[in-house]
Amino acid sequence: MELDEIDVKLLRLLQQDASMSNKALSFELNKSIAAVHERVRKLKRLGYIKKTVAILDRHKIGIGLISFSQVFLKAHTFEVLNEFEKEVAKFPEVMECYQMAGSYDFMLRIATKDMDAYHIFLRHRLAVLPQVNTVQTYFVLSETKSETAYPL
Amino acid sequence: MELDEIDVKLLRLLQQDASMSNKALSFELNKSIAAVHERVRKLKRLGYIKKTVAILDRHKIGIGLISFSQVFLKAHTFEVLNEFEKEVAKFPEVMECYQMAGSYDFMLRIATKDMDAYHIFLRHRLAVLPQVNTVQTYFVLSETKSETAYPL
DNA sequence: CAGCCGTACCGAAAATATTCAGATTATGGA
DNA sequence: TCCATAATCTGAATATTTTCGGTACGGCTG
Repeated sequence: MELDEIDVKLLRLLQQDASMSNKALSFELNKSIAAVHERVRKLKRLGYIKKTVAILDRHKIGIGLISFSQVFLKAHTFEVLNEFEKEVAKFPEVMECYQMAGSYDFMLRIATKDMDAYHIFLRHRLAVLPQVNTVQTYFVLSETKSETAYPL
Repeated sequence: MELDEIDVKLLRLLQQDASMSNKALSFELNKSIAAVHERVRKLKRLGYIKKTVAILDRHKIGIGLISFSQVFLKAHTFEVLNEFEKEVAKFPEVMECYQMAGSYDFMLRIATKDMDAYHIFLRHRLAVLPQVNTVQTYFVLSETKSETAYPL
């Protein structure tokens, strides 16, 4: 299936604000409400739109520290990689986990209350995983830009 | 203002799925629809909920490559930092930009169609900024976990 | 070229959800 | 205890979402 210009516009709008009513969307796209509704439904059904979520103010909810941890594993066997991924996925502090090309194995984006909480997480949750060899962490001083919208 | 248990539950739910109706939420929280509505409205008004957005399937919309670029600047004066942040914020490929504590200055999360597109972006957009000294990029092999929800 | 199919579209009706206006019930001091 | 405040509820109004029947416009084929 191919997206036309209207679909792209629609996705662009919904990436910025998913709370727009079909009426507002229909106005932006010069289509009827029903047409817009049908398109959104289809984009969801076909998986272009995976979900819609609320974005919170992290400071307001007590998340004071974002850190990026580069993780080196002890081995790169299928099983070790799998097991590590499975364990890491369970940690709510780990918001993102990427396997990387290059010198280290994984990069994690970790959200904690503060440095103490990160320390505890590292010592008692992450570093104790048997697959982990070393962890190198960089801390975020400030978030200049933080988008969920992909360019399109 | 302090969040009570209901608020926290509510935020947790909306972080996972902001398309839930007030009716569905009221069922989960054992409150009336109006009570839930009032709470959501307040959480938005007070800025706990910044926005609600659609999360797309990046592969389906042609974003084949995610990369993390570590940027070293030529200087760390207020002006240089500011100018760099301002310019970078304009690039739609740069979804996130963090100023970092530690050895490098900024980390960018960059979304492009493929390696060619990244290359062009680097050469013609990023590396030509006068504030930039060097750029070191790591490429994502796979996204094991990708959450927008903060732990709470 | 006519007929047919599939797709996208529209307007209007039906089903849901949101919003609002009191009335009622906790909650937390004085 | 009593008051003031905030939170909640019910039920009605308003608005939005969803569905549905029908239309227009391709492309395809006999």
